Amino acid sequence: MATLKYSRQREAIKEYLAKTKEHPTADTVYMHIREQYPNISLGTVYRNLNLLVSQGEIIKINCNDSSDRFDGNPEPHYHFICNECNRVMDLEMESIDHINKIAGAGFEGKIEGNVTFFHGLCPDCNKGDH
Amino acid sequence: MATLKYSRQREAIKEYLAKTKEHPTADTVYMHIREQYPNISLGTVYRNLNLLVSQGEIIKINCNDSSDRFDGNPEPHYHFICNECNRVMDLEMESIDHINKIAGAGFEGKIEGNVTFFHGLCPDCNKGDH
DNA sequence: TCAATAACAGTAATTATTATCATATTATAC
DNA sequence: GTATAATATGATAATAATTACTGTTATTGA
Repeated sequence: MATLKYSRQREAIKEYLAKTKEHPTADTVYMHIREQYPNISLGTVYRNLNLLVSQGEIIKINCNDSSDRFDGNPEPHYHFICNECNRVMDLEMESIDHINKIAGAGFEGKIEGNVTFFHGLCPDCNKGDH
Repeated sequence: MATLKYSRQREAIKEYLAKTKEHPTADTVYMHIREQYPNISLGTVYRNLNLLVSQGEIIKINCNDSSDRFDGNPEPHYHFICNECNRVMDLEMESIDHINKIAGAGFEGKIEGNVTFFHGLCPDCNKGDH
């Protein structure tokens, strides 16, 4: 497979994702990187995001939202999405991988994993702050 | 709010979803209903699917697939998607709602629910049948 | 039977994402 | 350092899923 060549744009995207806790969409990434590289194209952002996902350096999250979001932390962890403000947050919680065993009981196929996210009210919306 | 009026098309969609175990996409529903109503429009299918979802008569499932799928069974239950053939199946398993409590421990907001689906190899693909 | 209104079919518009392509950058060999 | 080859880029076009619009048709309740 073709060797990966360095690019400032890809580096900037990776750095931005490493810093933020926002779980931004491709479009949000685009708007931020444009501050540093005003000519960057949205296609370049998409291409690099997908590249980084396939390299395992970042992850793509799909919370039934209209567009995919990206997370610079590739370590397995869980996400929460606020029903009110739609913010996506990381959850610090113990693993729930035991649910794979529950799902596998009585299933003829093979359970290899699960995709789970939680929803409700984020700390701010729960307090009534918006 | 406007009163709902009967429509044969909506009824046909509901019946089709009640019968099938396929978890079809809007387009698949469209193709099936066209056998009975050749002039039905895709927009009508989408409008009615969303209507039925908002009435709680069917549910919409999003498995990170390119398009949403629909399930005629609105009772809460879990889904499995095959990594190989992409088929979506119902899982008969006990509730895993206790994971909400696990997620809520140490979280300042309020967990109201979770969206979970499992993936792996379906019974057929697991056996090597394709 | 008729008037009011929701639903329809057909089509255009929108949104997110991917593909194309000529040019610019990066890596490598001399 | 310069030439060569290959990947990455920016600009734009294309695609795919879904939603919005509009004039016509079907359903409802009087």
